[in-house]
Amino acid sequence: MQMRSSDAQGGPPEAPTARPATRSLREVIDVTDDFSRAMAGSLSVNATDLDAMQHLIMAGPLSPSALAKRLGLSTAATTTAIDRLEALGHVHRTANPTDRRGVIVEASPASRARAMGMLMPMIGAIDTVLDEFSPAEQQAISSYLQRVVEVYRSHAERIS
Amino acid sequence: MQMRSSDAQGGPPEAPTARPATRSLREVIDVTDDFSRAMAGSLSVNATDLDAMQHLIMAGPLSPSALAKRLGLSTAATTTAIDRLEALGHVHRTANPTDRRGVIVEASPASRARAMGMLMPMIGAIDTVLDEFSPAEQQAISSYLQRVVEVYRSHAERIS
DNA sequence: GTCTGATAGTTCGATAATCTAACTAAATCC
DNA sequence: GGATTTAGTTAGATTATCGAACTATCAGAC
Repeated sequence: MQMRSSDAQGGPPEAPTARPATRSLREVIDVTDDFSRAMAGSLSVNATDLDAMQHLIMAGPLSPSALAKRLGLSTAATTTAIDRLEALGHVHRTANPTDRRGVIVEASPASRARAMGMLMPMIGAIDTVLDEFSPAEQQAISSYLQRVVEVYRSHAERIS
Repeated sequence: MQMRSSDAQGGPPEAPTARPATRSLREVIDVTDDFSRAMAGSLSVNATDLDAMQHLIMAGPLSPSALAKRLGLSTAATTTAIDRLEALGHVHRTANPTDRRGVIVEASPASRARAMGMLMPMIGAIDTVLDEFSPAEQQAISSYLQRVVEVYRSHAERIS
């Protein structure tokens, strides 16, 4: 195993370091991935299909094309994702009553409840963490997170 | 388009709502995805390969198996990921001098610099956001994020 | 020393998820 | 009411992944 140190010569790693909060933020992002993977596994779906489920749960019934837009996926890929979810009973298609070309996809109550049973305690627990802080601190935390979103957005734009 | 409202009958969405900070946290997680996608596009690699690059940049040279472990991928898939990155000149393989079975994968200086050129301003800007807050507030933010990591971990475990 | 089992990495064949393009049906627009 | 657009699906190709088989090397038993 090669040492990680500030050695010379070849241009060694020298990872960017930052303050504890910034490093914790990185950790939050990493661990949310783990949570999603665990949740996907628990529902026997892949990451894409879990994402679709979450949109259907949060936004309510959606057309395939609206879902495709939210997922950043082609409508073709979305069709197959809905097929997979439907085969597992997680969603069902119904005809759009006002447009006979259209379809409405809706999360099935049971799967919705199962997903909520995992999500809600999570969200609740995260929200409850705030109670450990004073109102002023909560305000700071909230502002900080909003600023982080802004910074991420501007840098994502810069790169694209 | 169907209305999203608190209507009756079928068991409508009723998305879980939470305080602003909690919602902003969700937004942070979403937007980091966008950033990663933009960065991957800019380097002409897929999400997996960007992840590999980041590990090689942060940790320094790694064996394929160590990289596989970090990526949560089979060694077979990691071999092909390294192949893809090598074909683009983003990494190179060298023989492990102490184990003739072994290989060491290292990010190429140019690609490393390119990735750092995107990451460092980002990380720097995120870190600088902290300067908008008092030391006490920074402390609160840091504690909050650590607590969030703990909560996520415990809930991910619960689900698995 | 050499045989045995473990380890590092790659290759192979199969599977899964995605894309673009083509297609069908229905809506909208003069 | 015919032309164009839109919604969704289907078809074929591509890409990423996996498990299993394989090669080479190492480490330990004796």
